[in-house]
Amino acid sequence: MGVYEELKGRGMIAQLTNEEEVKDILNNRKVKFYIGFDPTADSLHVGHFVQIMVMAHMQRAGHTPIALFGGGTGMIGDPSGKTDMRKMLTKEGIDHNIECFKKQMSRLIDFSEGKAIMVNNADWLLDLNYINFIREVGVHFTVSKMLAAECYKQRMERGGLTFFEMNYMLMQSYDFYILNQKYGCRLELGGDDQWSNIIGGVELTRRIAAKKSEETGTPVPESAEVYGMTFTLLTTSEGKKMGKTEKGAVWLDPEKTSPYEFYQYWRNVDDADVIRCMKILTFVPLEEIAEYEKLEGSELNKVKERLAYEVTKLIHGEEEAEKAQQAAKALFGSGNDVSNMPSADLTADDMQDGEISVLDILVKTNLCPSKSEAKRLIMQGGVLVNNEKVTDIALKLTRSDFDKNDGYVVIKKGKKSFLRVNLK
RNA sequence: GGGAGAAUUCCCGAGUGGCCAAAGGGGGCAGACUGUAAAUCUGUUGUCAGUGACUUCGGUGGUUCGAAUCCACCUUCUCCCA
Repeated sequence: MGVYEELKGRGMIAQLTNEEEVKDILNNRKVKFYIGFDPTADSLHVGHFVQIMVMAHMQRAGHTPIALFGGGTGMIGDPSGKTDMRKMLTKEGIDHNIECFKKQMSRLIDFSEGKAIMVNNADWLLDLNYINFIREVGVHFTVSKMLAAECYKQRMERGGLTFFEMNYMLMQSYDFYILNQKYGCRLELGGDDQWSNIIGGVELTRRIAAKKSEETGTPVPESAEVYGMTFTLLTTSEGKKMGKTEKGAVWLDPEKTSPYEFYQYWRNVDDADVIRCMKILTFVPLEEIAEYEKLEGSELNKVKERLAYEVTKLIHGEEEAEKAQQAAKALFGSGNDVSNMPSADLTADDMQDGEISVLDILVKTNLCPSKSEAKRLIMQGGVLVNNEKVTDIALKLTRSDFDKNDGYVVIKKGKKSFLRVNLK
């Protein structure tokens, strides 16, 4: 089975510029392809995960990924899929973000010599000469055509599309052209929201090549035959973007989203979404997934467990995945192993007169943002200390409450948030 | 360049002098039910030393016993005309 079928089978492919041609080069040749990443934050999140998986699949199939960081385009902000204009970033911020991205990607992509390429489009965009750019690139774009693109249309209707943002498409298209020239890159990949930007790049590259061949009288080289492909966005069965929680995005950075939280996010996906996630976000072979697909009802919990484990393993490594799984089993199952449970430390300074109220613990450990909320929670019966429901909002714990239990208590908030609170 | 309007709590959105910590919806959180799912039902949703006090309706001043609400200036955004 070729990598094309693999991706297709996993339901990752959304649109293609030329299906037959792309299929051919994916399965029968080695190409360089590129995916762009906007360095808008200092960590990748689940939304990027799909792209990374595609890169990994492609790399395993022998193709060469070019990870393009939008150091230059990041200074504009892509209007695609956004209803408001993105805020602009400083150059330093962007550089820092790029460093973070690199680190995280290296886990799944082999960036050793010749295996993959990393580029920053700031290298060629920042020094562009406006007049030249308009003459070389601008002439190939029609405003009416651009406005027909859904992303611009929406912004138009809301009245906020600036000329500034419209340039985004030109710049991204130019990226592809440059990569084609410099590295012989022949395929641009991206999320489905990038479709219009991608065809922009494909058309630009083709047109410039056609113009050149016309001028010089030489045939269009094969290297200028370029294609685009998009992947399905990772959405829930209800069409919402996945990877967003109320606390914000689910990050790949363990500092921002702990491996345990990360694991739990996948453990808790909707029944309807498990199989799709499994296909897109893991390397579990399709035949195996086909078996899982037969399961129904509560049986799906097995699939969710596998999904959570596999995905956590990919991002945080086997050890962390194991720990997260153990912790989850201890909390939700019958196990008593508290060693891997998320924990927080309190010190004697947090105690007053040798005791501390449950309220204070909840706030200090960030289980609750405020005391009012902590009170509400207790009044509604949502707090358990060492598995006993707290009924008194003024309940205090003394040092001996910790000492008699090896120096910790387990605080449970609702059904899914647990914390082992250690007293130091 | 000229004119008109808008800014409210996590989001949308009501409120046009006291009854406003501010309707309603969404979202969130918790409880029940369950499978760590979904759906449904119930409660809750500014903060704190909680029969009360304090902070919040774009910003700064002002009028008033009293301002989200009235006035002035400023900021930002939108719409219409060029």
